Amino acid sequence: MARVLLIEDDPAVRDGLTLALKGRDHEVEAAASGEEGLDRLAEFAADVVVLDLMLPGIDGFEVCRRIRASAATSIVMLSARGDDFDVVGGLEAGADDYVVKPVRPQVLEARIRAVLRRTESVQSPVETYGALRVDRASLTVSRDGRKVALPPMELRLLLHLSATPGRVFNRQQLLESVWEHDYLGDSRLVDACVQRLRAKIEDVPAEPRYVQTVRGFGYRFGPV
Amino acid sequence: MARVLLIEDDPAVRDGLTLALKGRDHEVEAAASGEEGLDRLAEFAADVVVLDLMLPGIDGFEVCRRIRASAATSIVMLSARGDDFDVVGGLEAGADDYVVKPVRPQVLEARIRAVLRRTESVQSPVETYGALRVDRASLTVSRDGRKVALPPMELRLLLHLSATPGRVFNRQQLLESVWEHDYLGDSRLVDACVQRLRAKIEDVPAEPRYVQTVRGFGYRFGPV
DNA sequence: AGAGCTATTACACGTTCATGACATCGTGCG
DNA sequence: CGCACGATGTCATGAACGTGTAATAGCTCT
Repeated sequence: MARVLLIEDDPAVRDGLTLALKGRDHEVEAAASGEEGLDRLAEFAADVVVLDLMLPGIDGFEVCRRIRASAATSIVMLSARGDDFDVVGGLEAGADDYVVKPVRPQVLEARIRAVLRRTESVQSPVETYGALRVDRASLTVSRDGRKVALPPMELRLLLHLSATPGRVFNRQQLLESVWEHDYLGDSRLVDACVQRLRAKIEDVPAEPRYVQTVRGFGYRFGPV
Repeated sequence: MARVLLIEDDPAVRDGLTLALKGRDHEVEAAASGEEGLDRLAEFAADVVVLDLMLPGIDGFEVCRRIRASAATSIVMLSARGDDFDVVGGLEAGADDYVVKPVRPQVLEARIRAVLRRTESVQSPVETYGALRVDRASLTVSRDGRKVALPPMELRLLLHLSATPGRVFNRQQLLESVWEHDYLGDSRLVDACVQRLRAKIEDVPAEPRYVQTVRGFGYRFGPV
């Protein structure tokens, strides 16, 4: 259902929630500290971060601020303390919701869903094509939840093709709109870029699912 | 009336709806799982997908997303659950309508018609000639709802002829505009290409319905 | 029946694309 | 400043596929 990054230092709570969330069909990654959590986030395209406040090293508020600074990921805070000060502080640091421990997994999951429901309707420029996700705001691409680093040209090519799935572009059109080349002339440049892109986003580059060849015409994103 | 792909794992519901829709003059294909549905869609050019949410394997939401990623096909979701979350989630996943089970076939059909009516006005450069459908954006051709793979020259020929149905082109004109040959000279090249094209798109190639011979002049697409 | 067209099929050549190696360019870092 | 690295463009190779040609059969109209 959703990709959850759980940052929690207490192994018992961490493992318990991980299991419970996985049991409800979420994809879960766990981290034991703020540093580790931020590292994970660099390659795990989480939909939501569940963030304990009491952490060794940099604390939850700081982690929250750093995530907010760099990503649009939703954040659900988790804390043993439920007084107003913490709640307000947490929400002001940029959290989307605040849950007081101990928490029943069902409740946490409902909160996660609610948060996602709320944010999904707002932040739109994220397109999901099967296992491939293209975020046009942060310019990140992930495949099966793993962020894929794409060099500039490959990214531009993907953005351009995926903007109108199904439509076929010939090499000339791509050279003009993606490369902004104006010279006409035969070039295998587009081919090479397509190959490199496929190597990164396709499961079986020889049988591409996303970037398909239309022999004699060009390339197309999407349908068979 | 319309081509419907029904993805539903419950055999009773599946067969019931299939029969009912066929009885109302729709062409129906049924699939018992999300995977099967997506497979079918690769070769069955459905106008609308009726999609159960509770499926074995990949669930309805995911199927919906994948279809949306690759095709412009309309989607009507079908679910036993009608709470807000499901409805909102379904519509956000890209469904065009959401129907709660149990549903009377008449109602489902009315929904299908409404969805098609809505999307038909939007949809793009897709031309339908009888059982033949030509999509000029994705460069795909389907016949009786089956996608037909056409080699470049045959596709170009078909695109050119079908662009102005009824108009007769002689071989010289076709050589120039489709083949971009500038040399004049007698050639049976066009004939050969026409034959190959007919073999793929005509029901009875000997009595062509789409690509017609005009003896002494050339060829013409479509009606007499 | 015969001339003039068109259909049909087979095959070899040519084109197109995938793939990987290589050259070049630019950038950041020591 | 020079080095290292990643990104980008170019090229050579090989395989797959499509296409043009030609030869033959079939049809249609006079």
